[in-house]
Amino acid sequence: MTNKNHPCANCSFYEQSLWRPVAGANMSTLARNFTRREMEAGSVLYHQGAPSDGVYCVSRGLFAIRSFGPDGSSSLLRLAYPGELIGYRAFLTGRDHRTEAQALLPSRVCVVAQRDAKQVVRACPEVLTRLAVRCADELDLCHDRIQEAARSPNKERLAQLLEQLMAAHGTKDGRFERMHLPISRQDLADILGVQPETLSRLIKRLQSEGRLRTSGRWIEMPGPMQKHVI
Amino acid sequence: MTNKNHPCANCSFYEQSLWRPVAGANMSTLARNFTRREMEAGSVLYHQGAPSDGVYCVSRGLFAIRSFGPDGSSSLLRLAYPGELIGYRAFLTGRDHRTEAQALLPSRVCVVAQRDAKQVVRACPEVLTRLAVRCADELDLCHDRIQEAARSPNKERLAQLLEQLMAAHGTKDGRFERMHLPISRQDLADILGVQPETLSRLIKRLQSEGRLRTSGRWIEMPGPMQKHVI
DNA sequence: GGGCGTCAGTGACGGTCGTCAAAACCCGCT
DNA sequence: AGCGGGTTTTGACGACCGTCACTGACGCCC
Repeated sequence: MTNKNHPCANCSFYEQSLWRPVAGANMSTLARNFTRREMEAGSVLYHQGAPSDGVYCVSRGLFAIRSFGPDGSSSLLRLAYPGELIGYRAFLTGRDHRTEAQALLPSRVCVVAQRDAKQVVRACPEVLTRLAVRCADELDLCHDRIQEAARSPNKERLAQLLEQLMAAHGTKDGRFERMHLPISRQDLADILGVQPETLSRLIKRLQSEGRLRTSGRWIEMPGPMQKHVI
Repeated sequence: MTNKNHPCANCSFYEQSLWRPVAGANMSTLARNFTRREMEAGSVLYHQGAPSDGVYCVSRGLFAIRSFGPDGSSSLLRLAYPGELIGYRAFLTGRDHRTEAQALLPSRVCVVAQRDAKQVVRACPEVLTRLAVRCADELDLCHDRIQEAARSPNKERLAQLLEQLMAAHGTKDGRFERMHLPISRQDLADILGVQPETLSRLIKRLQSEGRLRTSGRWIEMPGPMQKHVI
């Protein structure tokens, strides 16, 4: 039994959303008004240092979750695809955002929780459980990333990253267009933790091994697509 | 108003524990029996792959939270000091442990929640909030580590790591004995993500710069102590 | 004491990466 | 077409790190 009043009810990602198991809950206790929000590519949903303004569910598009160091350098911590939740860290802790969420494509988000976390937990503890589990999931991904960073060389990590990006945004023949998914060389380098010059050399090395082809804005890779993990 | 029946009630770390704000809760709904558990140095509280057996609060000693890759290589993900919670990830998600918790010193833990997470959230939602916040905190630390790994060179990270370890276990004059905090060279190298030989050279380089002295099993560092972050 | 295994340190070598600088490229504009 | 600003690529150099091999220190057992 789903709740037709919820903005996610018509999303194809509704099944993954926060709300499926709590369809009968009194929504008004969780957010003043459930709104969708359309975002242009490049616009920012919430900034680093801003106070929590709610939990969002990505229903269309793609978001980059970034963090900026005191010296202005940025790290791309993860990508948020449709069906994923963002903004829950600040919501759970009641502290300011430590990351910024920038739309990489024209995107749409649903506001799934807006009121104070303490009100939410009273009104619907199951929602808090879901948020906590999602937080634990992201922790797992971070642990994986820390481990992999110490082990596999950057060349392999680049190959995996490109496979993942193409699995999400490549066409059926395994071609991945950077301009349609506006990730710059700098962004790719950030993800891998290397400099853009090094990234250029990594790509070249993969090309020379026949594991990757580039033609203009396209990157082509052979092999099967994989599930996304950043 | 504190609950004198709780095993943490007599710990000096009680104030930091999960239980202070919910002292009036009906404890029996959260765990069958609140027990302390004494651990020898080197023994393992929970193994990777084991099902969740509860949430623990470290009340004495020190734990290493490790993860093992499929090839047997290990990463030291973090250290858990007295007052910190461990085991909550498996508890929150209901899935198996992805890490193992090994006592590095003779240690004592309090079992702070043992029943199914769904029962806990019904009995005392505030506890779930605390666990979720703690999970978000660890996520922050992981993000910091990912960012720092990409930025600062290993030499600086080693200097910071030694400062942190000495802040926790060094004597007042800034001497840090490895044998009293049984962290091998391999462990230190794991934390930094380098090989033991490289670690040896890093230490040597810090020595040559006058930023560190070693005499036998001791490592001595000048400068002020810092708060622990792994 | 002698042998043995484990761990820590040292040296040599090659590969990788960061940094700087310059060239090449892309794109919008006039 | 020509120009200017940004991004990407390439080259050269040095620093850093992983790997392998070897040595030395230490503890343990016979």
